Amino acid sequence: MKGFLSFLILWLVHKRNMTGAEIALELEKRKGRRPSPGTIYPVLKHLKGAGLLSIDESKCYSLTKRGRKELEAHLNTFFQTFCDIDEMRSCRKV
Amino acid sequence: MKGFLSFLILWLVHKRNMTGAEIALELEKRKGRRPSPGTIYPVLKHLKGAGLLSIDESKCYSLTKRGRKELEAHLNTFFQTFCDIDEMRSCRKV
DNA sequence: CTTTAAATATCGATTATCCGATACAATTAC
DNA sequence: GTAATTGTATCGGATAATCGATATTTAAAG
Repeated sequence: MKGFLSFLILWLVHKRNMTGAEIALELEKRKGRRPSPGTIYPVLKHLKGAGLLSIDESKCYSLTKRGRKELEAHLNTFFQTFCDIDEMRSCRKV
Repeated sequence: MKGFLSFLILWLVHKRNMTGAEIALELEKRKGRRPSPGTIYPVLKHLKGAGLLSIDESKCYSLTKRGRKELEAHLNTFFQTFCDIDEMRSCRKV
């Protein structure tokens, strides 16, 4: 299950181009806790280094073409891994 | 995103009591690759040590009461983290 | 302009996830 | 009942995810 943080970050940036701080805020909204700078910036650096994210002058990240491809692949494995996600959801609703 | 493998294993065992080998097979079905023994058994040991799983004479794992509580908590954070899962799904269907 | 505050970045340490190799145990096949 | 296979387990090493501390850069306030 390694690579899930990267996957989620790709997804967030896909929805809207964001700065590191905005990504951290969004992760806080979702996970209940703001990731520390030591979590977020190294991942962003790695993703940029891997050619999946690009960054503009105002430090705003966006997906590259490779990033979009990678996100697509991650989405496929995600839904295959959690193939019974509806069952998981209804289980929770009890 | 640490703890996702444990979460998935709790979910699988919740659906059906299983041995380590069965869990490995199910993970292969979902993720496309069978986890190596060096992945699966340490996690199982940890989960057992944390009182989330119990194991019977025939090495079949089942959830403890604490394991069920833990699974429930994980389910909640999972669906909060992936709150836009339907959007993710439809994005993939293009 | 300087001070303050916020965002970006790096560092060292810890835990989770992962592999392949090896070892040991239990089951199945002859 | 031994031999081969399968399942269980541990080990060492790698990478990802995480923190908190610190440092640096950038932006805002005064």
